[in-house]
Amino acid sequence: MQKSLSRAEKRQQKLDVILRNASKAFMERGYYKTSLDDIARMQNVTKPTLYYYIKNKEDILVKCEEVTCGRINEMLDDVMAEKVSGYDMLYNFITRYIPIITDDVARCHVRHRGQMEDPALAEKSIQNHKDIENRVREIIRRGIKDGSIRDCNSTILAILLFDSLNGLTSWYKSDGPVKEDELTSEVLKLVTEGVTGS
Amino acid sequence: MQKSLSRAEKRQQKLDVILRNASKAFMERGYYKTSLDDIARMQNVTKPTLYYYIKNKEDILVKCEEVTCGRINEMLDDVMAEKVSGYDMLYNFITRYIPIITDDVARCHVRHRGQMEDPALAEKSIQNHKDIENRVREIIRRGIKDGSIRDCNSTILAILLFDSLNGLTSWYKSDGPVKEDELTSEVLKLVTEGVTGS
DNA sequence: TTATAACGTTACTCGATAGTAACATATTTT
DNA sequence: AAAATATGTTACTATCGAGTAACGTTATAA
Repeated sequence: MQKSLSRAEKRQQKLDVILRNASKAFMERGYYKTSLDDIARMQNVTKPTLYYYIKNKEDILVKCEEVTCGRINEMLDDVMAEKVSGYDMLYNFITRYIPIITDDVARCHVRHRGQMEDPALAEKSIQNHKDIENRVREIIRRGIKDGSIRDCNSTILAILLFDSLNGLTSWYKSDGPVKEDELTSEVLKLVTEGVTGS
Repeated sequence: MQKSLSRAEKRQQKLDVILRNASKAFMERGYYKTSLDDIARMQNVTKPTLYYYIKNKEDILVKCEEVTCGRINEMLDDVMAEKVSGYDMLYNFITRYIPIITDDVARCHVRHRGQMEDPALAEKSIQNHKDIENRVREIIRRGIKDGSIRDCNSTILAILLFDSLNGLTSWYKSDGPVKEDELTSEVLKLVTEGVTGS
């Protein structure tokens, strides 16, 4: 039991707990139906304590977004650095995107993306997502160029892909009947081959 | 200028206008950021007047759902009555689902489905959607049986399909750069053939 | 023409909750 | 040990908005 975590580390850990608990509550009851008192109670603290870690209620959404987009972009850096076909890149992206997006904080971010009341924050949030979408479009374009992906409208494909993947967040439960492996492989098969029968 | 609309007709028309205006506002600003005063103002009436047409704020969501699910189910009755392959049925469903779902009232329903505060209403809303999803799964199963659709997990496919289609509601604008025809054909090609290149 | 129901208004109540002020305690650092 | 800072509390303010009461006014029907 080492207690020798620095203050900054403990602080960070507590913030993480707040984000996780808040995300969970927002996903179950919705942002507006969840009060800061509710969230505080989940940590066994009182509401003003939260303000030591967050600027205001909206800031929780902003921080969930920072964490999630950070993870996705790191993953994309990694995936796009490999010297493989566009199709393989897309395949790797999907495979690695699913476990990232089925986390509570990520689900919370997806559900509330671009919905901040402060217009500047909302704008930034939308831009964050567009940036990620653009990177995926770049993958698709490479695939079309090298012939590994069918010639299609990369914008529409990217959007449809994100819609299905992000849609997972509203129904997929890691403890539910569908296993993550099966889910990933069904998604990949659908994206790859479509539905057409033999 | 015939003024001879029955009371019931005029009443229905006014309700429709309320639903359209409310849906639009809910989609732009969100449900909780839109007050009943805001909605009333859009009709040039005052808040209490709304209560002549709706039971309460939530009832707007319920009524949007009734209208939309009604339309979808009628369409499904129609599509499923035809004597064609499962694949063709799915194709027809998608083609006809897109124009239905890109209407403001339908978009409002999709975005708020299952989010009523009254648990009984929320439950019913979720059930309504499950019923529709089950009918589409039935189409998919028929397609798998007759060989026109690849053998796959019909549940996951139905969900992924609805995710992409319903996802349209959050970005597709009928006056935007993407034409409905192009959208429909890209969606169909993706669902049919997947992304794989030649 | 009068009675009744439909439709609308103004002016209020009442609860919820985000955010804050002021104060208490623990923990580091000097 | 004393000073400074981090972390927490209780008790409050202030606002917003859903829903309602009470009261006109218009249109239909007897």
